Amino acid sequence: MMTSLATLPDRITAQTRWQSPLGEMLLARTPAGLAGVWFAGQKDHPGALDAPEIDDDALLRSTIAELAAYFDGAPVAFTPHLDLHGTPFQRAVWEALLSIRPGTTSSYAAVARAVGSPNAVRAVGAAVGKNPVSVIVPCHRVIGSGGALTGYAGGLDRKRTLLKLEGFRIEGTGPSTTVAPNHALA
Amino acid sequence: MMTSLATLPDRITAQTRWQSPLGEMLLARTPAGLAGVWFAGQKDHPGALDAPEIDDDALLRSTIAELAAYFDGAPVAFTPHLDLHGTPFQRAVWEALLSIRPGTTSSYAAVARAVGSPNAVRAVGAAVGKNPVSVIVPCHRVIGSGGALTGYAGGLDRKRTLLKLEGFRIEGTGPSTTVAPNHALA
DNA sequence: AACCAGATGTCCGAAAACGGCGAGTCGCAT
DNA sequence: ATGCGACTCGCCGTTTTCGGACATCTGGTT
Repeated sequence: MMTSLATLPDRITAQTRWQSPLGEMLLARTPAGLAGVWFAGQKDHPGALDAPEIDDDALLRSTIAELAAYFDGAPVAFTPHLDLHGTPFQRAVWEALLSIRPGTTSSYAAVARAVGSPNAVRAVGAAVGKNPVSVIVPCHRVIGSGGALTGYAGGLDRKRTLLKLEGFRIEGTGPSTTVAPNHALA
Repeated sequence: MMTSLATLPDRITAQTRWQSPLGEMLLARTPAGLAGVWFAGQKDHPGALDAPEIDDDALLRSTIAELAAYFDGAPVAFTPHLDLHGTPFQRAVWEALLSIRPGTTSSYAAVARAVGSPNAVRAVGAAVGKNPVSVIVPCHRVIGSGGALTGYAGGLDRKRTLLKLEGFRIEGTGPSTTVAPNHALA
């Protein structure tokens, strides 16, 4: 039996770990660019990656630097080139996510409209859930149309924290409600 | 017209019957060694054997003793010398079966590889099905690659029972699935 | 010499199950 | 009347499962 991680490219050339304020993160790259960023224990975490652990890779180090600044609350625009592997639909969704600016949120329905499949709402949910590059591809900025958090591969707690970090005020503790400044992606 | 049972040697010198927990068994020998062990009513059962019924043959008696111990759940290594008659291919298959240890299973594909004909999967199935020495040549330890029981000359029920006896837990009732500890014959 | 059957295994396509949703309905409490 | 909440059902890409069609090899039969 094979569980195929389609969101993983064939050849990872370097990986490294970094202790973020939200727990250990694993970063991986290919020759083409940044391919993965995962929180420890998150859903679809690749686990033991068959690749050398390299701590001085330029791309990975700059990524970590930017992540560190982001977690410090600085207004960061992530610069690493991304190498995203997935189905055409997934890639379309992930690229749509990239246009949700910090401090704003979007909804699964809005993303669905953005990728040209207004009714593929749940499919968008599934695709968002398989985002291989946490934080940088801001899947945490997608919330339910009603304002509910609704889910996060790394756990709702982390999603809440990330959104707070971007200036949102969260109310409630479960899949609760967020008071958003403005919703991007009309 | 004669149907020749190639798996039977020309001269049986002694035969005897024994009541096993799984029904009556027929044992037969030649001057060279143990030549046949069949369950009552199994496929290819020789029926009325043209040989004297001898109840005090040393080889047959020791075989029965070992069988009895085996059915009692004891860890038995069968000692009788075997006199197997068949085509070269069949003999190769039967000898391969002998290296499948109790408590383990193998697949038809694995046996095919073991005898050097990786693609002769169905041929192996046919050969296994003509094993003249039930239980001792452990043809019951060969199951489908997918874990299905797939067949037994003595009936699937007996195969299930034998495997349970060796510590397997069987699930389902038809050609069902067996949860194997470890698969021999990589 | 040709043919067929068999205690398989692999591949491919179809079908069904599964989600990080959303809109609409219906009941209930204000 | 209004409003919130629980519930149902449709939506759609992905994944998993299931079933049928072949490939493949030997032994027995014609």
